[in-house]
Amino acid sequence: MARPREFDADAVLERAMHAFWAKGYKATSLDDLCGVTGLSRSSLYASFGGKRALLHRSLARYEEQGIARITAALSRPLPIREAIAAFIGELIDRIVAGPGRTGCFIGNCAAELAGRDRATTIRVRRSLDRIQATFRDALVLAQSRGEIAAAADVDSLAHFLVAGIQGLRLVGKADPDRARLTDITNIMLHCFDRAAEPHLILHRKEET
Amino acid sequence: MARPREFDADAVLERAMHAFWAKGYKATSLDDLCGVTGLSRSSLYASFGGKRALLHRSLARYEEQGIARITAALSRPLPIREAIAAFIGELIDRIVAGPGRTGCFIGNCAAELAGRDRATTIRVRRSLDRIQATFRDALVLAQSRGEIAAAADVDSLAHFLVAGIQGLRLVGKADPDRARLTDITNIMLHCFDRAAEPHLILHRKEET
DNA sequence: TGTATTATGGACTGATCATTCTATAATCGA
DNA sequence: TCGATTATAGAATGATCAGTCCATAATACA
Repeated sequence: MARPREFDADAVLERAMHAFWAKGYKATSLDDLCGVTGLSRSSLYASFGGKRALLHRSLARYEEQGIARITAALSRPLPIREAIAAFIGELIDRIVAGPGRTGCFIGNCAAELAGRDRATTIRVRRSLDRIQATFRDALVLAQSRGEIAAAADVDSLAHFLVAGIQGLRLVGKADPDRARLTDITNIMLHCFDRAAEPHLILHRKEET
Repeated sequence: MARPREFDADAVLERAMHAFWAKGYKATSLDDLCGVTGLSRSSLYASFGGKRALLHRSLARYEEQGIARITAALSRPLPIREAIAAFIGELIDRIVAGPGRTGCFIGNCAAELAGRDRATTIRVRRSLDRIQATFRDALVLAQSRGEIAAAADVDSLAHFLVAGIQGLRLVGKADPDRARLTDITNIMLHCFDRAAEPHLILHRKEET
């Protein structure tokens, strides 16, 4: 062995992740990365292999944190619908509170690089798939508890939630308006309700 | 007067727009822009004022085309729900057909620049607002035709459609899978089944 | 203590970036 | 036809980019 590292790789990755998240891939320079991590170029390249590799490590880290966050939110002792509503509500809180309108790191990378950067596209797709699977698993569980109709298409529902949340976060990045985001969420949840219970029969009836 | 321009500003803008749309702002260089437009740097700067100004002109152009496209789609002699379904269906067709997974230009700019570039953020927000208003107007009309309950919140519905379509296009950029996108759309369209008609009373009933 | 090994700081590289500038070309009104 | 005006091509500019390299520092082990 020889000279030991002077930095914590985990902390470095966390800071690099936030830099990419806030500014995007192209707009984050190596000087930026050295600045936020405190590392020199040599150390960054020796330990992580370059800007692109650092992006992918950052994405992987973000994915893990996101999955953990979603899993925790969906594991709360609530009906799944309420757990999802609370999860999105907290998302909105963070969007509205600011200060950094960073959106979803995965969504940002999708917008910036998907279709032009094969490896990143695959990584983004895998991340979205894992998030979808996390929602789906929670929906399956809720289904077994009787909260969702047995015949409901939980896979589609999970895909819908992923896309809906991406849309919500993207719109929230351009316009972090609580009322607007809450309106969107309410209708999303109406869709959820309707899709989760496809066997309800509608009967028109005048309101009292 | 003096020497006349050798190019059609409209055609130049159209090409510049496609360049920004496909690659994003930062990743599109002036050499790229000169290349696709056929103009020299001098002409670009003299006529449009620089890269950033060209982006905003491109965004304005995209917005107009988008509004026109949506207006046309929603004006078809169909129930609004079917018109929207057809509109999104054609969107999916284009996403799946490829070849350039470009997503929505406005959404791309939101993801890349919103929160970091004040002028662009405002422009993106205004574009989203106009699109929302276009949907809302069509929903109001449909409401007057009795397709949507009088008390339905068409403003929220329009906001939801904007966000949902953004999410759909973003996910489609990373994973242009028809089945997935169709599933998402089908659940999105459930918003017309209940949120649009809040006065329907639901009665549980076993399926036969 | 000395040597092998790894980490680090920072200069260096060549490419590319957006923008400006200069020289030339093309048209107008007179 | 001539001078004023505008358009164009392309060179020049200085900043910044990602990535490399080398000298030096710090440790482990012998």
